[in-house]
Amino acid sequence: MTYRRLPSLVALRNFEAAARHRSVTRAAGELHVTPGAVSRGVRALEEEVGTALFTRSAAGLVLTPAGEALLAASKEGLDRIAAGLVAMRQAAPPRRLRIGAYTLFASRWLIPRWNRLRESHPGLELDLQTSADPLELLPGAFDAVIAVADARPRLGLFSLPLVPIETMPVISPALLPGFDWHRATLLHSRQRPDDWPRWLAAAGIEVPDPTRGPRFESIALALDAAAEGLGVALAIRALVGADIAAGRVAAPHPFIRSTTRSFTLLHDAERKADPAFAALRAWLATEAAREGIDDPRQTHP
Amino acid sequence: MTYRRLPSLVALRNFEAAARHRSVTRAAGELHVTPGAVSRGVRALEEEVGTALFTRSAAGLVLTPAGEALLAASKEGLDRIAAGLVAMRQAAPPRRLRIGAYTLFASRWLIPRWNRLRESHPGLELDLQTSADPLELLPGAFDAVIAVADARPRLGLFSLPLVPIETMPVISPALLPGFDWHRATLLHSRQRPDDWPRWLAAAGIEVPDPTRGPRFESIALALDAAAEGLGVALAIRALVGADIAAGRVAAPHPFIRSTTRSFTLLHDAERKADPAFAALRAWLATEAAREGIDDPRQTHP
DNA sequence: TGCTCCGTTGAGCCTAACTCAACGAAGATG
DNA sequence: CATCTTCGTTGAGTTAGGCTCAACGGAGCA
Repeated sequence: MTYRRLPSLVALRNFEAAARHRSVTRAAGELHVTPGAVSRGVRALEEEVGTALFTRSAAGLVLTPAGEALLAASKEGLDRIAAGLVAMRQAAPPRRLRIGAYTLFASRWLIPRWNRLRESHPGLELDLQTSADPLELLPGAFDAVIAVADARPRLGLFSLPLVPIETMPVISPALLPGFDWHRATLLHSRQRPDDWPRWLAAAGIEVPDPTRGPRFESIALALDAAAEGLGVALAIRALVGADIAAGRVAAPHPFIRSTTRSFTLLHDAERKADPAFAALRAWLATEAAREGIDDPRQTHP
Repeated sequence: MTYRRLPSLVALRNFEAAARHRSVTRAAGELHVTPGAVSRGVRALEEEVGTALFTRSAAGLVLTPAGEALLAASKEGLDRIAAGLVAMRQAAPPRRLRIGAYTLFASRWLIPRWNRLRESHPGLELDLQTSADPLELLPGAFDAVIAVADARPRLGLFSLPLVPIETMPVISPALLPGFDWHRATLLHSRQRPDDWPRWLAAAGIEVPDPTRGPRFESIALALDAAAEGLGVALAIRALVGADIAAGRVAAPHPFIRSTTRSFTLLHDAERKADPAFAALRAWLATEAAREGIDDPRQTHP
C-alpha cells in the first residue's frame, strides 16, 4: 500500500535551503522563518534518515557525502515541482475576474494590497472597475463586486463581509489645537447626507446645524478638503489609517460610530466552489483579518 | 530573497497521490490518512494556485489540463526525491548499532516491534545481543544497552527510561476459578528472590511462607511454568500484555506493584547528538509511549 | 580579553492538517 | 424503481508538527 517513503517535506525543504546556502541563517532568510526553525527541521530530518547530513562548525556548514546526495536530489526534485507550477499556469492561462468595487475602497484598500495578491496568486488576474455610484455595481457585468452591504443574506448571492463601515471625524492636523465643534465647518458627502447628523447624535455632540457646510461629490473629495484644512470630514475608519499615519489628517474626537454595514464581497452563489473565487475570497479575508496589524502602505512603502 | 515559490508540499503530496490513483479514497489509503484529509488538501492546493485541478464526478476524478501538468511535475519531483533518499543510503551505508538488552525485554518487547523500526528507519541496523545477567550489559562492548535502572543520572551516560517495572501475578487461565492464595504455589525467579515477598506485602495478602515454591533461572521460565499451570508467577506488566491477550495466562489479582526502576536505554553521553542514536531514542520513546494503545502482536499477527 | 557572529536548544504557543461523523450525488442491484 | 452501496465533501472539533522567542556556547576576530 505504501508507494513511496518520503520524509517530512517541510523538513526536507529546510535542509535543501540550508545545504544550498551552506548556512542556517541565510536559509532562514530565504524561507522567511527563524534560524531556529531551520536548525530544528534539519535535525529532525537527520534523525529521520538516521544519518548526519552536515558537519557543523561555527564558520558554516559542510555537507557529508550523504548530505551531498540528498541535496542534489532534493534540489532537483523541488526545482522540478517549481517548474511544473510554471508550466501548469500555461496549461491554465491566468484566470481573469472582473471585479467591481466602490471607488474609495478600491483606492484606499484594494490597490495598496494588490501586490500581495499578485505575489501569492499569480494565476489570478483581477480586472478592476470602480464606481462611486453603488447602483452601478449591482448588475451581472462583474464576476464579483465589493459594495456596501449589511449582513442580510441575498438569494442566489454569496456574500463575504470584509471591512466594517465605521465613521470618524478627521481634520487637518494643523487645525487640531483649539478645535471647536461649534465653529467647525462640516464637510459633507452628497451620497451620504445623513452621516454627520447620525455621527453627532451618537457621539453626543451638539452643533448649531448638522446639515450645514459644503457638499462634495464623494467621501474621497471631502477627505481631500479636510486635509487641506477646509473643515472636518467624516471618514471611514479602515480607509483613513494610512492618511492618519502619514499625518495628512488627524482625528479631533475619539468617537467611532459603528454601523451594521460593511464593504462586502458579493458574487454568484453558484461559483462558490470555483477555485478562482475561493482564492479571491481567501485572499480578501486574510487581508481583512490583518487589518490594523500592519498597514501595507507602511511595510511596502 | 525568495528563491522559489512552492505551494504547501503536504497538499501537493495529497494531490499527487489523488491524481495518480484518480481516486481520493485510494490516495488516502496510500498516505494512511482519511479521505477527508486528502479532499481538503487538494481543495487547498486548488485554491492556492487558483485553478481547478480535477473535475469531480461520483465515478472518480478526472484531471484538468492544469492538473495533468502538475501531476507530471509533482510525480517526477517526488520520485526524484525518493530516489535521492535511496542513493543517499548508499553514500552513507546503514549504520550498525550494537545493542545489548535484557533477554526477556528483547523477546517480549523489542523483537515484536522490530519491523516498525526497519520500516521507519531503513538506515539503521541493530545488532542485538541479549543477556539474562544484568552485569554483562554494563561494559562498553555495546553502543547502547537496555537494562533495568532507576531514574538516577549516571556520569558520562545518557539514559532514557522506556518501560516501567511493574509486577503482577499471573496463572494459567484454567486455574482462575477458585484460585486461593493460601493453597497456591509461588513460582520464583532466581534473579529476583525478593519479588514475591514485596508484592504480597504491597498487595496486603498473607500467605504461609512467601519464599516457598520452585525457583527458576529467569522470569521467562517462571512465566512458562505459570502458563503450564504449575503455579502463580510474578510477571512484568508491560511484557505479559500479549500473553494475557492471547489467553496463555491470566491475572488472579488486580494489584500491580510499581517500582522506581524501568527498562532504560543507556548510552555514552557524548554520542547524544549523533543522528543514529537520536533516531534510536526517538523510535524507542515512541514505541514506549504507544504502550497499551495497540500491541504490535495484535496488529501485526 | 572582550566582541561579534552563528548555530543550537528549552519552553511554550499556534495553526495547518487531521479525525470523526454526517451528508448528498451517482451508479449498481434486485 | 426503490434501495443499497460507494465515493467525495464538509462542519466541528482536536492534535501535533512546526514555529517563535530568548538564552546560551563556541569559534573567529580585534
